[in-house]
Amino acid sequence: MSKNLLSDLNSQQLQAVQTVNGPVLIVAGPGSGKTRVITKRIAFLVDSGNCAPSEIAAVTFTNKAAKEMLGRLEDLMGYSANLVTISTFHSFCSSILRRYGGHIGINQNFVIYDDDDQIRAIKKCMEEANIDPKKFSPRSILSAISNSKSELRDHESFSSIKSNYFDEIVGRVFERYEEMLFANGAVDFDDLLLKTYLLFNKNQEIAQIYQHRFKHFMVDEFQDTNVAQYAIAKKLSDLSRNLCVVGDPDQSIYSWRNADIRNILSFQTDFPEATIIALEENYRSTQNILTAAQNVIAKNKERVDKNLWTNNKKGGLITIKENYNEDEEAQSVINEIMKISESKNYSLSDIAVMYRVNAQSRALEMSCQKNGIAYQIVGGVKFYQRKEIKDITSYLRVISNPNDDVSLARIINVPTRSIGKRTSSEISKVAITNNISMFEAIERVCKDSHLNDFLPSQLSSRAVNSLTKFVNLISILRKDIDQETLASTVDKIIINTGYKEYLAKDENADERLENLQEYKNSTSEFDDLSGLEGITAFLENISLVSDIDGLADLDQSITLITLHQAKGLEFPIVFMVGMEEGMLPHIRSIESGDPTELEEERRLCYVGMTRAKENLFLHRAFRRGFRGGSEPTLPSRFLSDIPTTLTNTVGLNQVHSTNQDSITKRNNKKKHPGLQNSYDQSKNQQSRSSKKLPRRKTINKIDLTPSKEEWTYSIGNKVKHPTFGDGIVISIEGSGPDPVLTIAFKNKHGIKKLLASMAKLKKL
DNA sequence: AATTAGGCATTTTTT
DNA sequence: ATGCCTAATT
Repeated sequence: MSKNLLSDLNSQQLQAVQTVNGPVLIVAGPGSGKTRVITKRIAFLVDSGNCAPSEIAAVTFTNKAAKEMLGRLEDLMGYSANLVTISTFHSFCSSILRRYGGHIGINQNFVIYDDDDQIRAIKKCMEEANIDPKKFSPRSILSAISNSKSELRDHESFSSIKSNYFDEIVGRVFERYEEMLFANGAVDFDDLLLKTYLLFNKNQEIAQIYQHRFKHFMVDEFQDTNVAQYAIAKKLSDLSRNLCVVGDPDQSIYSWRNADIRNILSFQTDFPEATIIALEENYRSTQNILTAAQNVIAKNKERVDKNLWTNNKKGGLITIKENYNEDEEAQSVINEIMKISESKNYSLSDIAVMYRVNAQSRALEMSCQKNGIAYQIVGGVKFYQRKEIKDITSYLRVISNPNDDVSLARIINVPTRSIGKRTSSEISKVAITNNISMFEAIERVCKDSHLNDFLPSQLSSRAVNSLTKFVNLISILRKDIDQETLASTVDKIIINTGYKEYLAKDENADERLENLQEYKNSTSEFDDLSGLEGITAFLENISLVSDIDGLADLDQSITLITLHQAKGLEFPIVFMVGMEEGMLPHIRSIESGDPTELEEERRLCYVGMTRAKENLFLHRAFRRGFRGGSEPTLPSRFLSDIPTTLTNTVGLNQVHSTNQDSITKRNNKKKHPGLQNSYDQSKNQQSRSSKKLPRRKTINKIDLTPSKEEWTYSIGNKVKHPTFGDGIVISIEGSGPDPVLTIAFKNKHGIKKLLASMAKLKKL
């Protein structure tokens, strides 16, 4: 056995690597060398003759994590690393269903519906079941269905539980939805897990194939698995009992996606003989950063305390930076980054800016562009979710399976070919009454139109004409797919459908065409597969690929990323922006009134902070853009949980602080009656910070705008509002600096009451 | 059928 | 502010 395999491990890591018999739970704090332990454990299993590489399976959360794991395993054991099954839970299950799904009636060439497809399908089901989408949002119904599936309950067991009216409705849609998926040869994300589980339970012999094949099963990010995933993992290790799970309850941030933190507890009950190992030495962060993060997470009630420590140096102070609004926040981040970059100690790829919601990236992107800083953005509008990409993908799906109604409905009139809503709903009706797919319905209508067998009187001959053309189009596209590469099939689609001309009308035509080019390029790795096979493989690939997987290690660009996506990554320098109440913790978790949701926000904050190796910057803004307008904010409660000895607060000049005080008071009364406590803390912190600060005159954009005191209004003033246009002040309520103005606007906007400080009014 | 205007909800995070 | 959907208009 190679000596260096075990030489650089601490005693806990060593134990984790060498405990290879029986169930193991590894609680791995951030930066504790988790990946190293997993890969070395695999290498050790092989090295010590415990099993062959092909008898080991390790599942991760993202493809990126899987790829990285494979890479590091290759470093340890060379080519044989490729014999280890390393993949995400979803693609692992997908390949099982591809092979054995037939046993439970799953089409071998099933497509995987993404979120968008699911919503479309749900809407269609609701339509058919006569359920008003205004009364019940398709989103919430889908989420109920997804919930149910994640807990291993199919529509039958869902319906069998007597419940409230909403569940009644969900049950009806659920049943129809399942039929639709089946008829379309499709499964959704949750099905990949649920059906795999059902397959194993119905067909023990298939379960046994995998139970025998995998002597060792490892699950990474165990805190983020759902009930279905855990059940599958348990099933697979029924025989071997060699289930090793690695996770950190403090980094559980996906409960909204049905991840169930109780899996960790279940594991301990299900496997009472399990060895439990805690990895507590942090190799990643400076002492200051680790201590700060520890102080934040320590406030959670529902947790077991850990004893994290590090031998790293103390490091610099954590910078808390206050800014006026999100634009200045972004600019101050970029300024700092330019300073860092000039120092030459770091490259741009060492730097990440993290935020709670994707929308926050916009201000950052703009600042990057303005200052010529290259950036890499993860997420946002996801590549495979862009309209042009989804359109062409839907064509591919229809080519490979014309019975996929959801995909067909998407492209039947894109580009427009005179098949309107009316015509498609007639087709839909024909399809339902005859229990056939929409495509079959179209074919029959066209073929038999002269016989009048299937032609509903409502369908004009013109409509039939258009439909005939559509059927011909599809058959042209389907022809010869076995002889051509995927890229040429895509080309054929773009040309024959007139998609290019259709795009030309779009204002982002160039960008969209580029996207299609990129899409085409991405097909090349499937070139050696023929026709249908290639399409199926390609479609599966794009369904299971996430944006973070494409995150490259580009040397010349910073990374913009959400806190969720940042899990598992690390950067020498981390900026967290939007450290405000309502942003982090997110308003939804505050308003839900559910303390566990706030605890999850805290964990999210913890995850973000512990991504940083050397320097951590926490930015907040006094005002935050919200639905067009801009609203005052309170500092995040998490900021006040960091000991001030670890931080250096950089505030704004006095003008802004005063501004903020009055804003804060009003805001506190108005919007956050339940937050007295954190408000007090934040106020203390703020007065502390403003005392420390020298009064400095900075000339910036904000100082140029008149202060509120100068904005006195009287009746008859003419004003201009950015959206309502010109108007006249007709009454003023309340005295003092911030009255409520009643303004009569021109045109149809009429009379509005506006708070002087909030409305972006210009005096004329 | 296609285009346009106006009304409405929306925004967490993603395999 | 933006985007999606519906209703009204061409």
